[in-house]
Amino acid sequence: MTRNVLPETPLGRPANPEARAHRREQILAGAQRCFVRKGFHAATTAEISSEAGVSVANMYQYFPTKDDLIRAMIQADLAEDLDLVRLVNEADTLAEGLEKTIRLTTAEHENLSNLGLRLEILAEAARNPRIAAEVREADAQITAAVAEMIARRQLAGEVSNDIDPGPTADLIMSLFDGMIGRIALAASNPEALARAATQLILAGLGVTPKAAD
Amino acid sequence: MTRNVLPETPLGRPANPEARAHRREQILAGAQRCFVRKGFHAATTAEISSEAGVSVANMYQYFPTKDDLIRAMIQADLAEDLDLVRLVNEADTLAEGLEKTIRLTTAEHENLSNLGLRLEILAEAARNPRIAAEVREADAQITAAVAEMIARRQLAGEVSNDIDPGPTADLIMSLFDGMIGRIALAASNPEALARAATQLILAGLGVTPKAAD
Amino acid sequence: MTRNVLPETPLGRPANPEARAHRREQILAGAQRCFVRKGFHAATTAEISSEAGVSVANMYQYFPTKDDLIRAMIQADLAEDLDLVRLVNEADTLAEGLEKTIRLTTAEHENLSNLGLRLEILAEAARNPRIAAEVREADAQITAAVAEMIARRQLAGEVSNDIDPGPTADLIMSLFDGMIGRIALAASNPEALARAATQLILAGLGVTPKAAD
Amino acid sequence: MTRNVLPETPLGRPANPEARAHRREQILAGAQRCFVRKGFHAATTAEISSEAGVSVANMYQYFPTKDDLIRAMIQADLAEDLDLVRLVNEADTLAEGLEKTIRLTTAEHENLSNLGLRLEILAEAARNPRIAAEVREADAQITAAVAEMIARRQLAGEVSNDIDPGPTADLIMSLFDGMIGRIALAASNPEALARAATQLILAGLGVTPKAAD
DNA sequence: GATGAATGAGGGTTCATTCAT
DNA sequence: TATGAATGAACCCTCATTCAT
Repeated sequence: MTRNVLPETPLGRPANPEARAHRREQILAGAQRCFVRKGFHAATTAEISSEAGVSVANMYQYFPTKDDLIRAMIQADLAEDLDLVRLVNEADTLAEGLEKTIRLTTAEHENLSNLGLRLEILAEAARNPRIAAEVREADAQITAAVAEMIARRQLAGEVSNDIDPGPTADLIMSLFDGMIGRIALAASNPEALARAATQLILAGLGVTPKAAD
Repeated sequence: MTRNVLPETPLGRPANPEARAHRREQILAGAQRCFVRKGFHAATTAEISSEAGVSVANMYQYFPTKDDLIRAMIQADLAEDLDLVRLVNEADTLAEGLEKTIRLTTAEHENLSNLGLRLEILAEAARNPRIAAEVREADAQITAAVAEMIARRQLAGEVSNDIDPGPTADLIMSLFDGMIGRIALAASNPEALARAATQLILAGLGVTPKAAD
Repeated sequence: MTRNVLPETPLGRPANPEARAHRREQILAGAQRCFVRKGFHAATTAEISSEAGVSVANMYQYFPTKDDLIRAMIQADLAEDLDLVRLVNEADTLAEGLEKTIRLTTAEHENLSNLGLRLEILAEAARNPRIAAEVREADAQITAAVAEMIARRQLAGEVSNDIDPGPTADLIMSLFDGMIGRIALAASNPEALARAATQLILAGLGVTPKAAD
Repeated sequence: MTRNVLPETPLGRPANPEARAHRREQILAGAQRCFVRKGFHAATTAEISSEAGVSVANMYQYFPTKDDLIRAMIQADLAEDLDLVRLVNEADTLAEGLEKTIRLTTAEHENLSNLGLRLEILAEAARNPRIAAEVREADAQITAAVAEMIARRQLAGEVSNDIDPGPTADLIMSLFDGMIGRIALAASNPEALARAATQLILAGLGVTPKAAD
């Protein structure tokens, strides 16, 4: 990757893209911790850079604005969610896939603390149209993946043909978002909620217990 | 304007309590508009008081701190939600009650703009324990009411006895919260989502279409 | 001035325009001292407000921007210059008027320190078009007054009819500006310079020593 | 690009002095453009180095401080002015010399933009004593040269013996500085001003039109 | 009670400058 | 030498809050 294709005299310190990328991640990680703890607006740049182990001025060479930092963070978070869907899509049966997703979402999402971030992102999107657009786009991808999964299960006879994959996927997304909120709030017991959710969705999809077995 | 309805209240109480209550509402209303628009932390006291048509200093005589204002606002919002549940509890059939709630939540909640506030509240609760406790308490009441409604429908033979009212109520609350988020984000079509939600919940509860009819 | 024309209930602390105007002047005075000492861009808002005996935040209630402060200061300075011209215009003979102006400009202009401000203003005008326009406008008024004065002296036979009042007034303004610069620099002796300037201008205008006497 | 013209200089001198001098000029040229555009204090080192096509760190190897850069720039500018005087001193008649100087100063000074720099320098000198001293020194040389020229013309009978060369030279310098300011401000027409200036000075010096011819 | 005026404590951002390669 | 990366110290401005009328 650092092959010298052109043997031109470098004349000065060569740029190191890998180090830059690494530091970028480092800053984003620190920012995430701060944002989870304080929210986007209450977290200060000084706090973030300190948490990331970087000087404030240096942080500004990677993210020219606090807003840029927020947006980059949101993008990274959405990308993570997309990864999650990909995992789920590879499950053998719907029940198995559902369970996996719900478990990953509600339980193992890095000690639950990140759940608050999803709320923060949604709240921010509710007033910042630019961010709303970005969140919508990522959500659309996830929802489409879920819808496609449902359709596939219909072809496999696993899911009732009566239901419409699109709105149902939308609904499942809603359920997940809502569960995240309640778990973050500590208003619900994650495991019980997860179990009930699996049952509700399977019933709603018209999945025969045998097929799910 | 400052009509003295009760020129002389006994007990040495300083001034007209009705006027005070009215002004309090006036400030809360202005604050709500600002919070919806900007969020709790980005909305400034100057902005809020201006929106409410009150001087900043005056506002501080009603809410000694911006935080107090936020908390009062949240309380008012939660109280509204509790009112909603009371309405629902009076419905005849489960299907009817559900439809009504969903409609009220997703469609008529004052031109949707207030939906963002619910997100803001949840996000704030995710980091402020004091607010989390308040939200949890209100949520507990609502969830209990929903659970009770389910139990009543089980007795009436309308709902399958296989399901557990508590977790299911929790789940329904999750679904509602999530729907609010997605509608606020404009990621979903409210009507389609509401229809799918009704169907999902009824199916999940084991309500036979005939009974719901 | 604070007559109560409308006996409406004031409802709150009444605004006091005189106090405001006074504080405005106070800030401008402090700003002037700082600008003279450091220049527009090197003077900080903290410095200025401290010099003016005002808090930074309070200063910002009078001048919403440092730029606004600079512009107001320039306007005040230009207004002072216009006052100067008015005085001169009332002199009996040209020689007397000239001497007076030169004296006022080079010697008594508040311990010379303000001279640097004129340079600062011109330098700023050289790059800020908005300020350039304001300075030009004030200069145009002054120059026109000088030209008019010359024309009057021509009619009185005091000044040769060979010269053109407009460009000559321009020239005299140039001379004054230049003298200010050199005196501020301490490159010239003010009195000697003033004497030579008077002589040069009178000679240049074709004023016969007898007439000037 | 970094051609080694002299691969081995004796005396252990580190590197090509010509290249250094050239780069120095390159930086000064970039700095001048920035200073003209923004002023000494508003121009940033990043801007300057970028305009000069050099990295910031590299610039610091030529000018260890922004202040050094400013001073070097001022020195270069003053040196240019001294060159100008030398040209003028070689003129045959006073009128011719004057005209030439005025023309060079007001018209051909590199598209007028540099005029602002003179103001910037004077303004800076008005507060920075070190720079004031440097400017004064250069001005003294120029003024002396002008005074000497006047004295020579007096011996030649071209100029009235009534005038005192020293203060008069000072005055002429003032006039020039002032004209520069007004032209930079676009408050005066350069040609008209130049013509009037020539006429005024000649008249002030008691030069008979015939003698000037 | 209600308003205008005032302020200390940051907040985001920039900048001259240095370090590392 | 020359460039990329990093940083401490401000700087302008704002905000929640208090004081004075």
